[in-house]
Amino acid sequence: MGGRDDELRLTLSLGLGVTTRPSFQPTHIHRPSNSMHNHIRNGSWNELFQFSDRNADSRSFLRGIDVNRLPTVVDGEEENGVSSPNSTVSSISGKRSEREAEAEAEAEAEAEAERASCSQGSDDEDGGGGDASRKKLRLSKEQSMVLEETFKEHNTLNPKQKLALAKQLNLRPRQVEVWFQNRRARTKLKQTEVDCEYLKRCCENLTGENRRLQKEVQELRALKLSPQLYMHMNPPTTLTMCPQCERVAVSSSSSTTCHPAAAAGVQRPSMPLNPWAAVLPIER
DNA sequence: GAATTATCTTCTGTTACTTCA
DNA sequence: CGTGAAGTAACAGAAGATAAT
Repeated sequence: MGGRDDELRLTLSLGLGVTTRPSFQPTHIHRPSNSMHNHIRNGSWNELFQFSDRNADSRSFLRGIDVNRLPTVVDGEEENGVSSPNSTVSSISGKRSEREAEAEAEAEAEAEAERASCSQGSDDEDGGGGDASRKKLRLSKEQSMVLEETFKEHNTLNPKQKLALAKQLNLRPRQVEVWFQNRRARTKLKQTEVDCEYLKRCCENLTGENRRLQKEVQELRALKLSPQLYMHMNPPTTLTMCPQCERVAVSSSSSTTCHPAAAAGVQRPSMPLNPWAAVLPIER
Protein backbone atom coordinates (compact mmCIF):
# COMPACT_ATOMS: atom_id res chain seq x y z
CA MET A 1 0.00 0.00 0.00
CA GLY A 2 2.83 2.31 0.72
CA GLY A 3 1.00 5.22 2.21
CA ARG A 4 -0.24 3.58 5.30
CA ASP A 5 1.35 6.16 7.48
CA ASP A 6 -0.65 8.76 5.72
CA GLU A 7 -3.85 7.34 6.93
CA LEU A 8 -5.92 9.37 9.25
CA ARG A 9 -4.93 8.83 12.77
CA LEU A 10 -7.46 7.89 15.29
CA THR A 11 -6.44 9.96 18.11
CA LEU A 12 -9.72 11.33 19.08
CA SER A 13 -11.70 10.17 21.92
CA LEU A 14 -15.11 9.33 20.56
CA GLY A 15 -15.90 8.71 24.09
CA LEU A 16 -13.13 6.22 24.32
CA GLY A 17 -10.84 8.21 26.47
CA VAL A 18 -8.30 8.59 23.74
CA THR A 19 -6.55 11.88 23.36
CA THR A 20 -8.39 14.57 21.53
CA ARG A 21 -6.95 16.86 19.00
CA PRO A 22 -7.87 20.48 19.23
CA SER A 23 -8.06 21.44 15.62
CA PHE A 24 -8.39 19.64 12.40
CA GLN A 25 -5.25 18.22 11.01
CA PRO A 26 -5.14 15.10 8.99
CA THR A 27 -3.20 13.20 11.50
CA HIS A 28 -1.99 9.67 11.28
CA ILE A 29 -2.89 6.42 12.74
CA HIS A 30 -0.47 5.89 15.45
CA ARG A 31 0.79 2.52 14.80
CA PRO A 32 3.57 1.84 17.19
CA SER A 33 6.55 0.68 15.30
CA ASN A 34 7.77 -2.69 16.21
CA SER A 35 10.66 -1.20 18.04
CA MET A 36 8.36 0.83 20.14
CA HIS A 37 6.09 -2.10 20.48
CA ASN A 38 8.95 -4.21 21.62
CA HIS A 39 9.98 -1.54 24.01
CA ILE A 40 6.53 -1.45 25.43
CA ARG A 41 6.40 -5.18 25.60
CA ASN A 42 9.64 -5.31 27.42
CA GLY A 43 8.52 -3.24 30.28
CA SER A 44 6.53 -0.14 30.51
CA TRP A 45 3.20 -1.49 29.50
CA ASN A 46 3.60 -4.68 31.36
CA GLU A 47 4.23 -2.69 34.43
CA LEU A 48 1.31 -0.47 33.70
CA PHE A 49 -0.98 -3.27 32.82
CA GLN A 50 -1.94 -4.56 36.13
CA PHE A 51 -5.57 -5.07 36.55
CA SER A 52 -6.77 -2.39 38.79
CA ASP A 53 -9.30 -2.73 41.54
CA ARG A 54 -11.85 -1.74 39.02
CA ASN A 55 -10.87 -4.71 36.96
CA ALA A 56 -10.69 -6.86 39.97
CA ASP A 57 -14.27 -5.91 40.57
CA SER A 58 -15.17 -6.82 37.10
CA ARG A 59 -13.40 -10.07 37.58
CA SER A 60 -15.79 -10.97 40.29
CA PHE A 61 -18.75 -10.74 38.05
CA LEU A 62 -16.93 -12.71 35.46
CA ARG A 63 -17.44 -15.81 37.42
CA GLY A 64 -19.84 -17.97 35.57
CA ILE A 65 -19.19 -16.00 32.47
CA ASP A 66 -20.41 -17.15 29.13
CA VAL A 67 -17.36 -18.54 27.53
CA ASN A 68 -18.59 -18.53 23.98
CA ARG A 69 -16.44 -21.34 22.94
CA LEU A 70 -17.19 -24.26 20.77
CA PRO A 71 -15.62 -27.12 22.58
CA THR A 72 -15.29 -29.34 19.61
CA VAL A 73 -14.11 -26.92 17.04
CA VAL A 74 -10.38 -26.93 16.96
CA ASP A 75 -8.73 -23.72 16.05
CA GLY A 76 -5.88 -25.33 14.29
CA GLU A 77 -3.50 -22.46 13.96
CA GLU A 78 -3.26 -21.56 17.57
CA GLU A 79 -4.14 -24.76 19.25
CA ASN A 80 -0.99 -26.15 17.84
CA GLY A 81 1.00 -23.25 19.01
CA VAL A 82 1.69 -22.43 15.42
CA SER A 83 1.55 -18.78 14.79
CA SER A 84 -0.96 -17.53 12.33
CA PRO A 85 -0.19 -14.51 10.23
CA ASN A 86 -2.14 -12.55 12.74
CA SER A 87 -0.91 -14.23 15.78
CA THR A 88 0.93 -12.30 18.40
CA VAL A 89 2.43 -15.30 20.00
CA SER A 90 5.96 -14.22 20.10
CA SER A 91 7.45 -11.26 21.71
CA ILE A 92 10.78 -10.64 20.14
CA SER A 93 11.71 -12.36 16.99
CA GLY A 94 14.81 -14.36 17.36
CA LYS A 95 14.50 -14.95 21.05
CA ARG A 96 13.56 -18.50 20.62
CA SER A 97 13.15 -19.65 24.14
CA GLU A 98 11.13 -16.67 25.15
CA ARG A 99 8.94 -17.06 22.14
CA GLU A 100 8.37 -20.69 22.79
CA ALA A 101 7.53 -19.93 26.35
CA GLU A 102 4.93 -17.47 25.30
CA ALA A 103 3.59 -19.80 22.67
CA GLU A 104 3.22 -22.41 25.35
CA ALA A 105 1.50 -19.93 27.60
CA GLU A 106 -0.88 -19.09 24.84
CA ALA A 107 -1.56 -22.70 24.04
CA GLU A 108 -2.22 -23.21 27.69
CA ALA A 109 -4.60 -20.29 27.70
CA GLU A 110 -6.34 -21.81 24.73
CA ALA A 111 -6.70 -25.10 26.44
CA GLU A 112 -7.88 -23.45 29.58
CA ALA A 113 -10.50 -21.44 27.80
CA GLU A 114 -11.62 -24.57 26.12
CA ARG A 115 -11.74 -26.54 29.32
CA ALA A 116 -13.71 -23.80 30.96
CA SER A 117 -16.21 -23.82 28.19
CA CYS A 118 -16.56 -27.56 28.37
CA SER A 119 -17.05 -27.54 32.10
CA GLN A 120 -19.70 -24.94 31.79
CA GLY A 121 -21.52 -27.13 29.38
CA SER A 122 -21.67 -24.85 26.43
CA ASP A 123 -25.05 -25.21 24.82
CA ASP A 124 -23.75 -24.14 21.46
CA GLU A 125 -23.14 -27.62 20.36
CA ASP A 126 -25.41 -27.37 17.36
CA GLY A 127 -23.35 -27.08 14.24
CA GLY A 128 -20.30 -27.95 16.21
CA GLY A 129 -20.40 -31.35 14.71
CA GLY A 130 -17.90 -31.43 11.96
CA ASP A 131 -18.69 -28.01 10.60
CA ALA A 132 -15.24 -26.61 10.39
CA SER A 133 -16.54 -23.23 9.31
CA ARG A 134 -16.29 -20.52 11.85
CA LYS A 135 -18.97 -20.28 14.42
CA LYS A 136 -19.51 -16.75 15.53
CA LEU A 137 -20.40 -16.36 19.12
CA ARG A 138 -21.39 -13.23 20.91
CA LEU A 139 -19.26 -12.06 23.76
CA SER A 140 -21.11 -11.51 26.97
CA LYS A 141 -21.80 -8.03 28.23
CA GLU A 142 -19.25 -8.43 30.95
CA GLN A 143 -16.59 -9.59 28.56
CA SER A 144 -17.27 -6.69 26.26
CA MET A 145 -17.17 -4.31 29.16
CA VAL A 146 -13.78 -5.44 30.33
CA LEU A 147 -12.41 -5.38 26.81
CA GLU A 148 -13.78 -1.91 26.36
CA GLU A 149 -12.21 -0.73 29.57
CA THR A 150 -8.88 -2.15 28.54
CA PHE A 151 -9.15 -0.57 25.16
CA LYS A 152 -9.66 2.80 26.78
CA GLU A 153 -6.36 2.41 28.52
CA HIS A 154 -4.49 1.39 25.40
CA ASN A 155 -5.79 0.32 22.07
CA THR A 156 -3.18 -2.32 21.44
CA LEU A 157 -2.08 -5.22 23.55
CA ASN A 158 1.25 -6.84 23.94
CA PRO A 159 1.28 -10.62 24.13
CA LYS A 160 1.40 -10.71 27.88
CA GLN A 161 -1.50 -8.36 28.20
CA LYS A 162 -3.39 -10.37 25.67
CA LEU A 163 -2.79 -13.56 27.56
CA ALA A 164 -3.75 -12.02 30.85
CA LEU A 165 -6.91 -10.59 29.43
CA ALA A 166 -7.80 -13.81 27.71
CA LYS A 167 -7.30 -15.67 30.91
CA GLN A 168 -9.31 -13.19 32.87
CA LEU A 169 -12.19 -13.39 30.44
CA ASN A 170 -11.97 -17.09 29.71
CA LEU A 171 -11.45 -16.35 26.08
CA ARG A 172 -8.88 -17.53 23.64
CA PRO A 173 -6.04 -15.05 23.12
CA ARG A 174 -6.98 -15.04 19.49
CA GLN A 175 -10.43 -13.81 20.38
CA VAL A 176 -8.99 -10.97 22.39
CA GLU A 177 -6.68 -10.15 19.55
CA VAL A 178 -9.50 -10.12 17.03
CA TRP A 179 -11.65 -8.03 19.30
CA PHE A 180 -8.97 -5.39 19.52
CA GLN A 181 -8.45 -5.46 15.80
CA ASN A 182 -12.10 -4.93 15.15
CA ARG A 183 -12.36 -2.31 17.83
CA ARG A 184 -9.53 -0.32 16.28
CA ALA A 185 -11.20 -0.59 12.93
CA ARG A 186 -14.49 0.64 14.33
CA THR A 187 -12.79 3.56 16.02
CA LYS A 188 -11.08 4.49 12.83
CA LEU A 189 -14.26 4.32 10.87
CA LYS A 190 -15.99 6.59 13.33
CA GLN A 191 -13.11 9.03 13.19
CA THR A 192 -13.20 9.06 9.42
CA GLU A 193 -16.86 9.93 9.57
CA VAL A 194 -16.17 12.76 11.96
CA ASP A 195 -13.35 14.09 9.82
CA CYS A 196 -15.56 13.85 6.79
CA GLU A 197 -18.23 15.87 8.48
CA TYR A 198 -15.67 18.43 9.49
CA LEU A 199 -14.34 18.79 5.97
CA LYS A 200 -17.85 19.17 4.70
CA ARG A 201 -18.43 22.06 7.02
CA CYS A 202 -15.16 23.65 6.01
CA CYS A 203 -16.20 23.35 2.42
CA GLU A 204 -19.54 24.97 3.11
CA ASN A 205 -17.83 27.83 4.89
CA LEU A 206 -15.45 28.36 2.03
CA THR A 207 -18.28 28.35 -0.44
CA GLY A 208 -20.13 30.93 1.57
CA GLU A 209 -17.05 33.07 1.91
CA ASN A 210 -16.39 32.81 -1.79
CA ARG A 211 -19.91 33.86 -2.57
CA ARG A 212 -19.64 36.83 -0.29
CA LEU A 213 -16.38 37.97 -1.86
CA GLN A 214 -17.72 37.61 -5.37
CA LYS A 215 -20.60 39.79 -4.42
CA GLU A 216 -18.28 42.36 -2.95
CA VAL A 217 -16.19 42.44 -6.11
CA GLN A 218 -19.30 43.01 -8.17
CA GLU A 219 -20.36 45.86 -5.97
CA LEU A 220 -16.97 47.49 -6.16
CA ARG A 221 -16.93 47.17 -9.92
CA ALA A 222 -20.34 48.72 -10.11
CA LEU A 223 -19.17 51.62 -8.00
CA LYS A 224 -16.15 52.16 -10.18
CA LEU A 225 -18.28 52.23 -13.29
CA SER A 226 -20.39 55.10 -12.00
CA PRO A 227 -17.85 57.99 -11.91
CA GLN A 228 -20.09 60.42 -10.15
CA LEU A 229 -20.56 58.19 -7.25
CA TYR A 230 -16.93 57.23 -7.35
CA MET A 231 -15.76 60.82 -7.16
CA HIS A 232 -17.89 61.71 -4.23
CA MET A 233 -17.06 58.67 -2.30
CA ASN A 234 -15.21 58.62 0.94
CA PRO A 235 -11.69 57.32 0.78
CA PRO A 236 -11.75 53.67 -0.12
CA THR A 237 -12.62 51.49 2.66
CA THR A 238 -10.07 48.89 3.39
CA LEU A 239 -10.18 45.78 5.38
CA THR A 240 -7.37 45.47 7.78
CA MET A 241 -6.46 42.89 10.29
CA CYS A 242 -5.41 43.76 13.76
CA PRO A 243 -1.99 42.22 14.20
CA GLN A 244 -2.70 41.51 17.81
CA CYS A 245 -6.07 39.91 17.92
CA GLU A 246 -6.20 39.09 14.19
CA ARG A 247 -9.64 40.51 13.89
CA VAL A 248 -10.71 42.08 10.67
CA ALA A 249 -11.72 45.68 10.94
CA VAL A 250 -13.13 48.11 8.41
CA SER A 251 -11.10 51.26 8.48
CA SER A 252 -10.70 54.27 6.34
CA SER A 253 -7.09 55.10 6.91
CA SER A 254 -5.89 55.89 10.36
CA SER A 255 -6.42 53.16 12.86
CA THR A 256 -5.41 49.71 11.77
CA THR A 257 -5.76 47.96 15.05
CA CYS A 258 -8.16 47.58 17.86
CA HIS A 259 -5.15 47.96 20.09
CA PRO A 260 -3.78 51.47 19.70
CA ALA A 261 -0.50 50.43 21.19
CA ALA A 262 0.03 48.12 18.31
CA ALA A 263 -0.83 50.72 15.76
CA ALA A 264 2.80 51.23 14.97
CA GLY A 265 3.12 47.61 14.06
CA VAL A 266 3.10 46.09 10.62
CA GLN A 267 -0.21 46.24 8.87
CA ARG A 268 -1.05 42.84 7.62
CA PRO A 269 -3.09 42.32 4.54
CA SER A 270 -6.60 41.59 5.47
CA MET A 271 -6.99 38.73 3.08
CA PRO A 272 -7.20 35.91 2.98
CA LEU A 273 -9.15 35.21 6.04
CA ASN A 274 -8.61 31.86 7.49
CA PRO A 275 -11.64 29.91 6.37
CA TRP A 276 -10.91 27.14 8.82
CA ALA A 277 -11.09 29.51 11.71
CA ALA A 278 -14.69 30.14 10.95
CA VAL A 279 -15.60 26.54 11.39
CA LEU A 280 -16.86 25.73 14.75
CA PRO A 281 -14.74 23.27 16.61
CA ILE A 282 -16.10 19.81 16.43
CA GLU A 283 -16.67 17.98 19.61
CA ARG A 284 -14.72 14.80 19.57
C1' DG B 1 27.53 -2.10 5.94
C1' DA B 2 24.10 -3.71 2.42
C1' DA B 3 21.01 -7.33 0.97
C1' DT B 4 18.08 -11.02 2.09
C1' DT B 5 15.09 -13.70 4.90
C1' DA B 6 12.10 -14.83 8.70
C1' DT B 7 9.03 -13.40 11.95
C1' DC B 8 5.81 -10.50 14.00
C1' DT B 9 2.20 -7.02 14.19
C1' DT B 10 -1.23 -4.19 12.37
C1' DC B 11 -4.56 -2.70 8.95
C1' DT B 12 -8.08 -3.48 5.61
C1' DG B 13 -11.66 -5.76 3.36
C1' DT B 14 -14.71 -9.48 3.56
C1' DT B 15 -17.61 -13.12 5.27
C1' DA B 16 -20.67 -15.25 8.40
C1' DC B 17 -23.42 -15.01 12.16
C1' DT B 18 -26.62 -12.66 15.64
C1' DT B 19 -29.94 -9.50 17.00
C1' DC B 20 -33.64 -6.52 16.36
C1' DA B 21 -37.28 -3.86 14.22
C1' DC C 1 -42.89 -16.33 11.34
C1' DG C 2 -40.04 -14.36 7.65
C1' DT C 3 -37.05 -10.68 6.21
C1' DG C 4 -33.77 -7.03 5.78
C1' DA C 5 -30.55 -3.97 8.15
C1' DA C 6 -27.14 -3.20 11.44
C1' DG C 7 -23.64 -4.79 14.43
C1' DT C 8 -19.78 -7.57 15.13
C1' DA C 9 -16.79 -11.88 15.62
C1' DA C 10 -13.71 -14.19 12.76
C1' DC C 11 -10.83 -14.65 8.89
C1' DA C 12 -7.34 -13.83 5.00
C1' DG C 13 -4.06 -11.23 2.80
C1' DA C 14 -1.01 -7.26 2.29
C1' DA C 15 2.36 -4.27 4.11
C1' DG C 16 5.71 -2.34 7.33
C1' DA C 17 9.20 -3.01 10.95
C1' DT C 18 12.87 -5.40 12.96
C1' DA C 19 16.24 -8.94 14.08
C1' DA C 20 19.02 -12.52 12.33
C1' DT C 21 21.81 -14.37 8.71
